[in-house]
Amino acid sequence: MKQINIKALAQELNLSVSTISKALRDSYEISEETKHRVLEMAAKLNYTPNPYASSLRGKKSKNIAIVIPEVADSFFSQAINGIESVAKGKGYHVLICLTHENFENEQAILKEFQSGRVDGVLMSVSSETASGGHIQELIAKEVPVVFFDRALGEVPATRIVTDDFQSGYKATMHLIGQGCRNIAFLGVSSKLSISNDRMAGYRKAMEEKGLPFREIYCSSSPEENYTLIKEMLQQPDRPCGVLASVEKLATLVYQVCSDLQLNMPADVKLVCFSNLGIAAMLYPSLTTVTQPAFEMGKAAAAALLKLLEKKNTDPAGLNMVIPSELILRGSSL
Amino acid sequence: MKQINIKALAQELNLSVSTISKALRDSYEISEETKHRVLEMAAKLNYTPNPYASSLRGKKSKNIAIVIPEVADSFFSQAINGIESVAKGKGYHVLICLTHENFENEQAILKEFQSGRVDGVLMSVSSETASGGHIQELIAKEVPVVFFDRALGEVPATRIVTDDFQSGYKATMHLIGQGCRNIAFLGVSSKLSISNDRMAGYRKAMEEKGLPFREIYCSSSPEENYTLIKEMLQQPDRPCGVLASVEKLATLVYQVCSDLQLNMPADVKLVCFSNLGIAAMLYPSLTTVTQPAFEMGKAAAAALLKLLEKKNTDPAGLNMVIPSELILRGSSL
DNA sequence: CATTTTCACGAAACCGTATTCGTAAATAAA
DNA sequence: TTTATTTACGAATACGGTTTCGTGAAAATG
Repeated sequence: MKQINIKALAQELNLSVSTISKALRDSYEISEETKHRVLEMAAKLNYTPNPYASSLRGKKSKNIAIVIPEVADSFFSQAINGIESVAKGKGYHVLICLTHENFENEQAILKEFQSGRVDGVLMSVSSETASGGHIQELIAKEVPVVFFDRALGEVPATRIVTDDFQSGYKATMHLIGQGCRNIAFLGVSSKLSISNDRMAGYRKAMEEKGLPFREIYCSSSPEENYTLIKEMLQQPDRPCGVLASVEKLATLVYQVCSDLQLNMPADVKLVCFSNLGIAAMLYPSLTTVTQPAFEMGKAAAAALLKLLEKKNTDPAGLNMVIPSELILRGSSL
Repeated sequence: MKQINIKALAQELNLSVSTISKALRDSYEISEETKHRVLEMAAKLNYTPNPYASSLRGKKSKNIAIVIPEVADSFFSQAINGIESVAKGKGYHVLICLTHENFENEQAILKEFQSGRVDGVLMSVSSETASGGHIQELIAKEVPVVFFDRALGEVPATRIVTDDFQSGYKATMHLIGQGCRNIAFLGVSSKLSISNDRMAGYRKAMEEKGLPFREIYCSSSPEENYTLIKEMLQQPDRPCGVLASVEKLATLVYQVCSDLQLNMPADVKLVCFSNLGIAAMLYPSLTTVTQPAFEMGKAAAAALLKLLEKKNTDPAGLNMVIPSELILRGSSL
């Protein structure tokens, strides 16, 4: 890289390096005229400041990280857009880091962040994440963390979530209202907040109606999950209603039903937590609990930036619960 | 951040800063015993090197960027995974930057990269991108660029693409074979390589059969596109076959057909370039030209890393065309 | 007119790491 | 034993900005 730097600008203008730096940062110490000359020359020479130099000196990187399990999920891809929209407005760059639902990956990523690579972190924990030591360590190094969607109970950080419990309850009640008595809940992991909260809502509804629980934990392997769901739907007392806690599992239910020649919604009714835009075009169209993904992303980013601006803010004070919406479609009617 | 740095390690071990640095980088100048002691102490004190200092000094950031229009697209989200899998293996970090199909955004992002923030760039140009000055400028600063999927003809950079022309031809031939004579092509932009190549394939097929072209350029606004498609399908001579060049447009066709009470595939047959995992579960299931997204990502990343390792490689020599697959499903049968 | 204040700028230190160069001690070669 | 070489390390400088501190000149104040 043939990089134009401040020194080059200084020479060109017969000014000192410090004057250039101050002019570029709009310091009051520099006259308007000089500032103007500097800006003009910078534009002319196509000067771009070296972010590493300034981060090194300034101890601020103007980078924030999004740590999520994957991007191939409608919730996350929408949330990313929300986050980006506010980060960009405040001059922050966004790093997207993928854990692939793997705890070791998540640990390694956060460990890296201890170096000061990012000023703050937005995260949705992996389904394998059971303890928060790695997160606590990061917070101890004064890198603020904000959870969105998937939070970890033990860690005292800001959390922007949706009303998982109520949504789980409402969705289950809907299935019961449709005549289902045997309803299965497909969870992701016994460690995962969203899975547990949604399941708690499911349980409450089932309890109120005196119906038995039927809970299945899926893994992060689609093949295993396919088998799991297939076995479930092959049993003589197969459930007539299924509440899937994440998008990927719903897709598998469609597949299994097709392979087993089961009819949705006649044989099996399905409701899923999902933000799929094409839910309405599936066959049958998919009843979803649709989360405010974009808004949650915006809120999470806004909270993080607030923490970055004023150190002494109470993280819990920024907590937020944004409600989801149950959208009835063919798969459960 | 209370950061442990090399100086702290040096003090702790009664060694000089330079010795520590060399030991950490496994220099031949340092004895095995000392290296061992240093590594041990580094682990004990939880040392994480400051990436900014190292990038500033070393002129290498170990970062590569992915510049794409959006993440909420199955092709891109899969390609990201492919890229990440090879980058991670070589110790590179991945920055994902979104243009939202906007040329100004793309320009601003690349301009930023002139500062040395990343060592190289993988990109799929926005649909608005008509000229490549901003890309050329970056390459002139010795930041290698590799196109994947959407390339810009005028820029002499490595390109990893799929066989858009043949795929367009095959897809069109399939529709013709199904009895369609009035077939519309839904393009994205007259500037976009993939759109044009796919259209060229369409044209060749139509020409061969003596059928008239019918080409519609969509914008990046879903609302506008909805109207455009609706108008097309409301006309008395509405097409009985549609070839959509990107995923988003196919979704709209489903919507319009539903709103106009048109039956797929009886009234309208649809083929789309898409990597949607749930294409098979749509109603009707969607015939797709499925691209090797993951492989293209891997190939693109591998090419970029090769360019980063040996400066004197000929970019064009790394070009690659990976074929797509036409998967027949209900929407066109 | 003398003194204080403001203005506009420059010199130099600093951020944490990498690398070049120099060197004392240990070892090998003559 | 003398000289040449290797080994293992430290001092110093550089990377490109930012910031603190100092200062001469101009402007304001008394």
